[in-house]
Amino acid sequence: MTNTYDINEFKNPLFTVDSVLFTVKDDALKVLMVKRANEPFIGSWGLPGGFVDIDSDTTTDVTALRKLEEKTSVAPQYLEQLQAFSGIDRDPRGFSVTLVYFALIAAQEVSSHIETIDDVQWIDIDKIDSLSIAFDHKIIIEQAKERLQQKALYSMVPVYCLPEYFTVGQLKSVIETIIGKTIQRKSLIRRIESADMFETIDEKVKSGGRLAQQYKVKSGVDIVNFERNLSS
Amino acid sequence: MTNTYDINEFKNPLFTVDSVLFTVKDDALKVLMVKRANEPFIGSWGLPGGFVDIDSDTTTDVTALRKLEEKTSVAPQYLEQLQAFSGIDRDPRGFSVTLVYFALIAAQEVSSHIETIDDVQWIDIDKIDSLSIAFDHKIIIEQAKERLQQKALYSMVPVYCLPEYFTVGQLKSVIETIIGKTIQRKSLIRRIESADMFETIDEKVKSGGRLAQQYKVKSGVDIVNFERNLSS
DNA sequence: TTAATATTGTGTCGCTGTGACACATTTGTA
DNA sequence: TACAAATGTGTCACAGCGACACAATATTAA
Repeated sequence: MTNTYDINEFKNPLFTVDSVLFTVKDDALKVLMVKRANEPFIGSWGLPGGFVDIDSDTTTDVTALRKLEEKTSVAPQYLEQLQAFSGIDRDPRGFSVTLVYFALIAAQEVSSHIETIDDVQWIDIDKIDSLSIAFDHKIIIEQAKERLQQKALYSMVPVYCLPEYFTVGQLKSVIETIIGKTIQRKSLIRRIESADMFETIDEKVKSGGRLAQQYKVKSGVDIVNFERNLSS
Repeated sequence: MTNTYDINEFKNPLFTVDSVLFTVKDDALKVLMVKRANEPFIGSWGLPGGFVDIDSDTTTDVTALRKLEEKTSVAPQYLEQLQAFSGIDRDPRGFSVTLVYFALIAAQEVSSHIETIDDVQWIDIDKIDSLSIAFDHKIIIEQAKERLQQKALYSMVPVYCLPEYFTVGQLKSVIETIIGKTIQRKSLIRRIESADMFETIDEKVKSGGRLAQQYKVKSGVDIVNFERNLSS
């Protein structure tokens, strides 16, 4: 006997990594859901995720990205940790912990790939309630949505639901879809100009009316947090 | 062979729960640190925490509370998840994940108990840098501090560093210690009155000058988030 | 060619909440 | 009795968002 720690003294909980990948498509907030191929909850819709591969994943961030890329074939434009969900009851196999990530992507980046597969699908967030969802994923999605809505009020995260080049009108529309309220175009422009996070593109684009100024996110900048929330 | 999932297909990462318990004492922000009695990092200071007891802990919240109570003999007044930290390198025993909680308590609640033990100690947050700290706990503490500072700007969480009854002056002092800046007494009073989160106590208390109004948190209320940050 | 419509972009006023600061109030102390 | 120290109140300025009018520019229909 030594003073080294016995690694098997405690049974480890079941540990998984899941992601809530959002996008805005057809003026609705959507979540990427996967039809489960394994027990438990086989056949139900669940969040994309799985076990850490401790031989190749250097962090759980890598696990989340890997699992998302398996389903979408691309990396999300934004990824951050949401929260861990744990409990003795949430998985029939025993005490389990799932570390949940919260991700954003432009619909165009994945749509072509998704449409060829029928076990991966964008599901309208308002339709989640009426579906049979695996584990506690319904609650998880709800929490992720609330976090996204909060962030949309004081930051520019919603740009990551848009392609590289975007217009004020597109960003306004995405934000409004996320928070479920209309916002003032003027307020959004003020934020875009003060954030020092975007650069203007010379070439303008048609949009049903006057040509629209295009923007892109400056490379290497962090998300700016504003000191006030939008309200309306 | 069946279609049931083989629970041993993947090796599970090492999973622990740690907490960053803050308090404000002697006009300084302090963190509860524990002198490690086991390998690895035996003898170094580390965060209070440990493994989940999957036979008795119903969630990881319970694990965090249990571990904190082992060290302080009381439950913290505020507890929320901070973030999970993971990696192949952060623990010499292999890939590990620690789910970190962020907690607050009034110094008075624990001081008497702490002072009788020499392997548990309040450490000034500014002195952490110059100490030898286990694992990546130095980084974790830094992140927890940043979160606390942010929250102090738009919420009333700092009250959980105070005893049940407190004055505006005490709350002002605690907030200023946390964020490292002075704030306007007037702004704080406006927030206290508009938050509808506190009730006034009839009995006033002496404070070196005029008698001070006492407040307490209304029972059963949630933390209020304001729509603006304090700045100054 | 002209008018109607749609969308983008700008100018401006009001509102709210914070910062700043003066001043009154109340207690302890020299 | 005067002064210091802290609490509590009143008020003005400022920043940023909401609201809205209006100008600018492109498309479409008469």
